[in-house]
Amino acid sequence: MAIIMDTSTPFSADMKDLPKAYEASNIEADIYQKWEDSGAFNPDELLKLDPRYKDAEPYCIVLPPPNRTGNLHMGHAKTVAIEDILIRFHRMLGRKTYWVPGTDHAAIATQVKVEQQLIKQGIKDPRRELGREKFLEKVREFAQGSRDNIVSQCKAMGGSMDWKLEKYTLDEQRNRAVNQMFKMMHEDGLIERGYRVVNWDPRFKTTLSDDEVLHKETQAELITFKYDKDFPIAISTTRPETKFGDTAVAVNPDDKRYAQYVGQTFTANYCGKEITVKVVADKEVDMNFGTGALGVTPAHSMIDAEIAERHGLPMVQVINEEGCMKNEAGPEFFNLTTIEARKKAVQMLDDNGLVLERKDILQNLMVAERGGETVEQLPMFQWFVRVNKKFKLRQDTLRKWKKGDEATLKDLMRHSVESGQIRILPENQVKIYFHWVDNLRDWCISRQIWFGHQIPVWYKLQSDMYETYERDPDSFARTIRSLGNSPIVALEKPEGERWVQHPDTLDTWFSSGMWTFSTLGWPDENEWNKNRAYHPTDVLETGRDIIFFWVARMILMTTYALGEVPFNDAYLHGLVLDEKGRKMSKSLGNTIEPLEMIPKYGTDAVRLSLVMGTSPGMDQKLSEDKIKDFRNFTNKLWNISRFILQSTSRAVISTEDVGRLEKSLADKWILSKYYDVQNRVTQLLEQYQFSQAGELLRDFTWGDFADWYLEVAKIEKNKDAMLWHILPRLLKLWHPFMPFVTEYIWEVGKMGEQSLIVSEWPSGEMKDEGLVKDFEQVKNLITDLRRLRSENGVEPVKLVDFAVVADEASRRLIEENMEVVKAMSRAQSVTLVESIAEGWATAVSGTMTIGLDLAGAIDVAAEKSKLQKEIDGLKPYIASTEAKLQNKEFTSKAPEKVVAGMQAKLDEAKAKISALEERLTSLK
RNA sequence: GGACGUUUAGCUCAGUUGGUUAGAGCGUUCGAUUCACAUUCGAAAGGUCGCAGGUUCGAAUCCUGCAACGUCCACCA
Repeated sequence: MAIIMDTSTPFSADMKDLPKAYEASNIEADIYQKWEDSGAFNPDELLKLDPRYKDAEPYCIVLPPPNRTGNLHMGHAKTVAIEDILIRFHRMLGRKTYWVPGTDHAAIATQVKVEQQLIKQGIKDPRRELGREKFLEKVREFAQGSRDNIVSQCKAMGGSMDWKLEKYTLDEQRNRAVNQMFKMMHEDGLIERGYRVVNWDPRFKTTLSDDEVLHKETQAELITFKYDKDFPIAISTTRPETKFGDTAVAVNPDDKRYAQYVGQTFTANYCGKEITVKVVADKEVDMNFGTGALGVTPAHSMIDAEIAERHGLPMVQVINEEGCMKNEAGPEFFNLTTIEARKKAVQMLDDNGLVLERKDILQNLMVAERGGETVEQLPMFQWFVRVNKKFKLRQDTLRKWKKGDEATLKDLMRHSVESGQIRILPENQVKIYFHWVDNLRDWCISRQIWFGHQIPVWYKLQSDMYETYERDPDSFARTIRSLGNSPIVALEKPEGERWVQHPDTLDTWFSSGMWTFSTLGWPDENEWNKNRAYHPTDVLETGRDIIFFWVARMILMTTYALGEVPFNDAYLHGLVLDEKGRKMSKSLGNTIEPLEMIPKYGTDAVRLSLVMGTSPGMDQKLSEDKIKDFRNFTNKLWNISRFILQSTSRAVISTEDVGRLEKSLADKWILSKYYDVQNRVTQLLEQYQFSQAGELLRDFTWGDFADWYLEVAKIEKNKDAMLWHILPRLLKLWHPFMPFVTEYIWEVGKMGEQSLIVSEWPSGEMKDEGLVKDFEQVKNLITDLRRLRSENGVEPVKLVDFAVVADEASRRLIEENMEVVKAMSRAQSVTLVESIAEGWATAVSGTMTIGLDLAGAIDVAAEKSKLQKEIDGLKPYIASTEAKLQNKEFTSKAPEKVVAGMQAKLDEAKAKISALEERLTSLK
């Protein structure tokens, strides 16, 4: 038998010194450094560490690039924890793992943050005062600082990604990818410049996509009025200041009240300004709301713009980019803010007796996701990705379309998931995804902020205009926005005079949408070819709150550019909330900071607290207490290992050899349990059931292994081979969850030539259910003996005498395990008898009756009532089970296994009740 | 307005395709400290599985309705 026993204990000197409590903060940085230096994080250097990675199948995850807006919060920590589990698990399974790290410039979020900081520092209008280049310098400086924080925090979390391969959504290579994508989409007619109503943030002077606008419920006044006294129809609005831009009144085609006016055009004097209004019939109008007539303002409402398009109505813009009234609202209103104009208009209408009704309603106000300012809808020239336009595919796509076939971007997004080429987990997110895709409108991708990829479009300027540009780039930016379609445009930077790049930048999601393949080198041929095998990536793991922003747009970009999906699985985890279930936020002051928790409780504890006690896709509540509980477990694992390292000699023993070893019942039991847990954990990890896998492991480690087997080992002795068979394997199973403590123990115990991180995931089987049952019976007996002591107030340390009445099989079992039973129940003697002597306390344990010698100090009345209570508790169960078993419908329809199991339980209960009754009568 | 989710022990949550008397951790109560670990060990108490119907031999689990809470989406001007 090939057991290598090391009796010289070469490291016993170190072992004696192992501290009683595991001190995470002393070792984590060193361990991480060792991993990093070893090359284990790098997919190519893995081959040098172990030949088994040579022709290994790739396994790739891209890290959702954290925004360079500051520090990582618990949500990021959760992302790193889960992805690191996946990566470490697959690395140990022998996959060539590539975890692509990087950060996101997060255009608007970062710029807003820096702008606010500068304002706090006393710079009133930072953009204007600093100018584009100086301002951008400040943003870049901040972004760099954030990046450094992010990297060190990912490392602190134990993330095993290779930072030498770090990418950035705003670096040069990503810029080439962005430009290439823009050019392709432009050529295919999918990107176009158009004059449309967009979401406009008047404070930061930029457009926003639909997803960057939130709806906040607000109190508003709905007023019902007529434009002037001659106008025949009354309408309702909460925004009278926009009504200068009305070009129609829309009514439902079935509305008889207004049928006579449909088709007519009226001129009205609205608050001193002449407006021309046509009455149109449109089925979108709700007859039952307000007066049933809707004032149509095409320039300041996307919905009205759609109505206007259907009826060929003109667009009159009355609010400008500052959020103030334009000349078109008349001289009296010119330059008023919208709020001032609203008040004034209501006043004027009131003065002229035109208001029919005023009432307060709740309304959804559009506000910016970042900054929280009111968002206006304004018409302007912007760039759009057209999601509903058919285009000719550049390659075979999604195993459905051939090169040259026609499809829309929406078709691609839908088919990716519908065909099962992307599996979205948990499944309930699929519906949400489809709903979003089906309702998606053209995506406005141009932003007027400065931090981001500049739109890759160049204009040839006339000399006078070029002078303006040189003198004042900002004013040029405004000019270019108001220009119609500019005459000379290039999609790559031309050589030559007076070519100027478009001053606008791209929506940040345009670049992050390409993250899975731009990070792998696309469109640079060499690098992309080298990394081709990693795409589609295996799994995209991220918070469920960014499915629209990011997940969906990655699907759009990738299927378009490559004809394949960006990832096979999308696993969306829930949000990390505070202990009351509220979102963690700085303003509420309820955040739990990873960087405070890690030094206090250790990274492993933080990781466990983010993974355990959760289920896929569900939000979780986190508290410091929870982290503390897992710190305790970390320490438990440490002490289990410390005990084994200090009290045994190292042994290396294979699964085959341990099978041939001479073993006690407890040995066979723990092996059978271990292998079962090992294989179930493997399966659960493959199914993304991290919590269940972890809990199974914890129950085994703390319960079966520590509380039972190690205690048995102290009694039965000579367990070196057994313990050294199980412990290293157990550390391996734990490694993805708690990499630091496991690697440290592995190292201290010299458990392998290589680090745990690149060790092989354990496999093999060993099952013996019969033996497991036998040991469970012994366990139950011990527990029952302990309970008998405890119930009778006998101190745990006091040695006592027990007696057991048992059948033949149980007697043999007890005799064979007598040492264990005695030691673990703190017994001086355990005697097998025909009946329990008078004056002893008794209880029934399964089919056995057990007795405890109280030296006559037994309270007979209490004993009797205890027995009676137990009998009474059992009776209804027996009655109902008997009834079930007599029911032919049940016995004929239920599976045999269920019926047999029930019968066995019933027999057991009957045996127990007769034992109890016997004891009761003997007490009389 | 639409969609999704949650409701199981005091708290946080498990509960696989319906199947034997519903589980865990924390907390609580009682007891224990030289012998790996008090960041520990032993023992116990605690639940008519949100409510009302239905399907079934059998429901925490499937169906219908209702309620409470939460999240997302949406143009009631």
